[in-house]
Amino acid sequence: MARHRSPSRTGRPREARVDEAITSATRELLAEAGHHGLTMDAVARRAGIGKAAIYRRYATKQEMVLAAAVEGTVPATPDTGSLLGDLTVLAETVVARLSHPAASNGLLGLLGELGTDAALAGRFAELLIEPERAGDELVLRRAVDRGELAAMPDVELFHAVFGGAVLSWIFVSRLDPADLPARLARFTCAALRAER
Amino acid sequence: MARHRSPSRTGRPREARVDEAITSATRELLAEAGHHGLTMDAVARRAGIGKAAIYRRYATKQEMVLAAAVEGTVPATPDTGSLLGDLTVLAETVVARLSHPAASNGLLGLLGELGTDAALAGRFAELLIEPERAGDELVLRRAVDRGELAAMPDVELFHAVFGGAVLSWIFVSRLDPADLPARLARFTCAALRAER
Amino acid sequence: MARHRSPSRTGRPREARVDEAITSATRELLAEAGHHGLTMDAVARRAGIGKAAIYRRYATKQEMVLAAAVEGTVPATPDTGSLLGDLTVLAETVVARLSHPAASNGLLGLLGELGTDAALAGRFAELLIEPERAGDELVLRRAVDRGELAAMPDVELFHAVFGGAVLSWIFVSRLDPADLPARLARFTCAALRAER
Amino acid sequence: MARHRSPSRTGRPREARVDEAITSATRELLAEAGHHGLTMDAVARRAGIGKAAIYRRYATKQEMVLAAAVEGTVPATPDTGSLLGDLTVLAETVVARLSHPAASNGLLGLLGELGTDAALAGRFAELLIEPERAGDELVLRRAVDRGELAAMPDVELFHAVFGGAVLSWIFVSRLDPADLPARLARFTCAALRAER
DNA sequence: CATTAATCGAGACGGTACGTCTTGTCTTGCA
DNA sequence: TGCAAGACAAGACGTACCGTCTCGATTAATG
Repeated sequence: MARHRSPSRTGRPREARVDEAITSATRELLAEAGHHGLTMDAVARRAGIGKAAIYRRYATKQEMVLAAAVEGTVPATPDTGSLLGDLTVLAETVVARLSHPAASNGLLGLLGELGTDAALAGRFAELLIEPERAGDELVLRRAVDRGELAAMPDVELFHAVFGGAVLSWIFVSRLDPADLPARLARFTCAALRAER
Repeated sequence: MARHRSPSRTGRPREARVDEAITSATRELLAEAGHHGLTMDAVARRAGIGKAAIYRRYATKQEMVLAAAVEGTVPATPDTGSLLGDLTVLAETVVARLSHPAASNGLLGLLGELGTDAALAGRFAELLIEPERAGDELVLRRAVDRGELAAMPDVELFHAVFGGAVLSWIFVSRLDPADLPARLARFTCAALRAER
Repeated sequence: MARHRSPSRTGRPREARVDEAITSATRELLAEAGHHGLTMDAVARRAGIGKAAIYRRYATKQEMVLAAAVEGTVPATPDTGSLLGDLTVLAETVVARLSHPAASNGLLGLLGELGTDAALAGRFAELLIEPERAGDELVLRRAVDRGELAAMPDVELFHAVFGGAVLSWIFVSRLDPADLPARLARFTCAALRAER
Repeated sequence: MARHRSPSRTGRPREARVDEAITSATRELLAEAGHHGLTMDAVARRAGIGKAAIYRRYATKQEMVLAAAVEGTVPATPDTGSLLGDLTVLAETVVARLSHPAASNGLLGLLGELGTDAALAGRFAELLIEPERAGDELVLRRAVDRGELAAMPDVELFHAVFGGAVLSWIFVSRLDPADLPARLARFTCAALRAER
């Protein structure tokens, strides 16, 4: 994560303990009290640090949330041997990620700011969208290589459909995501195969 | 829209002019300055009313945004004669709706609060999700009746995929939605037809 | 009391019940909650009337308080046969008046506004100061006629000393006024007699 | 002046500049616009500070006014060599103090709240009444020592008479205080001498 | 070892939004 | 017209939050 100001070489070095405390406190507060309960003072108090220590690392609250709730949350999807299997695992991963209160509250809180903060939107794309898209591409490329798909599908559309469906299911419709992965994987798999 | 306190029968009746002014000012400010620039004082000033007139109608800022940016924005989808046609029109409608700055800024701002405000989530479902789902069901029912689909598909999943894809495309990936309706309609249509 | 707008001759006549209810409610609220708890809405609610009925009678809150807490509270001082006796009775009267919570809270609340509201100051003088001064003059004149005083003293100074002492004793120093009348009467009587 | 929350030992210390700015702005606004024009926002704006800086120091608006308009306004009375001289100077001092618009508007505004706010009344007594009473006692003691008075008079009554007379003259009767000091000193001196 | 420079916790700072309250006016329907 | 009820515009109240700054005390690396 790009820092507000990168640490200088001279003087007292930054304490890793503080980095960790900020991230933990942010996650805890997001999980407990949501976007509304996440104040910089509360983070500092919970982390047992001063506010300056936060702003030395992150220029804004959004950057801090980004680092705590979004950064590094996209794992690689393992090769299960079939497209349907891969998609099921992928869906399970996305569901698991968005089901965690800290991640979801952080993510949704950020979404509302993206529209009026281009810099934030860029960082957001870099940390979340790009890794996700790359993972999706890998999964689809494997299916093509296996011969399950005739041609490389529209990755961007696939990403929007797949991620968007989970987002909508959990946050907009607020339904139980228990059997969503299986259903979504089957639905999407059918669409991909049908594309000539 | 359910009010903060429902107007009593006696005394001076509420002025429709004020309702209208609040809604207009909210939409304008959302469009111009986004979620961040939408302050209650600004709404009151722009609407030429007092803040009490707002709080007499809406218990919270979120309720006000809900009424101004979400309520009554879901139109019926006309029958184009084919599933693909219907889905294209439906996608165009959703895209048009989410492309309007007032609606999108309002909607995204609300999304972040839904996780920790059950009452708001209920109102949100009632005003947005339910009408959308009902419209989706109608479109799919027509396709079944036409014989385009063998059985009634999973409406909930369809709604999540369709709406979620647009949401993700526009707000998460932040891509140009120009040719999204056609691509999304074709993709979804294929999946629905493939379902046994 | 001069009204905000004098009642017109035509139409429905004003109800005396309403006048009485306003005055009573004002006095009760002043006594119970002081100047701070006296709001126009509270008076209207307690009196079981509409706010318009109050503003039809009094142009401002201050006028209402003036009418309820100040007007007509200055009784004549009976002739006890001696200056000391008269002064004692006069002091007892003033103490009694200022000891009533409604009157005192009303009076003190008004005092704070007099400095920046000339119209109110005029009404205040007319309703309270003038009657008091006239009463004082009568008492002193009687003492001159009796031969207790050689010449007519400075009535204005006497009024300020006498009323001000009680005011200061009760509200500024916040002492028990039980034996104030006797002490004040003796002190003032001595001063008046000593004046050559 | 006892603060809302006393400053802690750690952290950034409070700035004296801010204390001074609050007091000055309060005095200026009281003088210019009276009790009614003294709003917390106006004080903050005029002082060039945030409202939080005020509430960090004073729990309520009244406390702030107390500190700005009352605290430390009671000077010692110099020894003129005679009781009449001392009393004249004392009266002049009181008149001068109450003639200043900031002090008078602040003081009168507070008087109205004393009846229903015991804590405020206590602070008021501590900051204004006690110093005044102590000053009065000194003046009277000097007169006894000089032999002008046979015995120590009733200080409490004297204080009520002397201060109350000025209060009543200026604020209740609203008369010109130009020759009040001389008249009041002569009147009170006579009474004190006459006491056996 | 002594100096230097950035770190740390704590909390004050200016600015600003929040949701509530109050004042004096206005607008209903009923009497 | 008067009346009870209550909506209206304006704006102050006291609280909370953000991002910056200032204090005294630490803590490495450098001279």
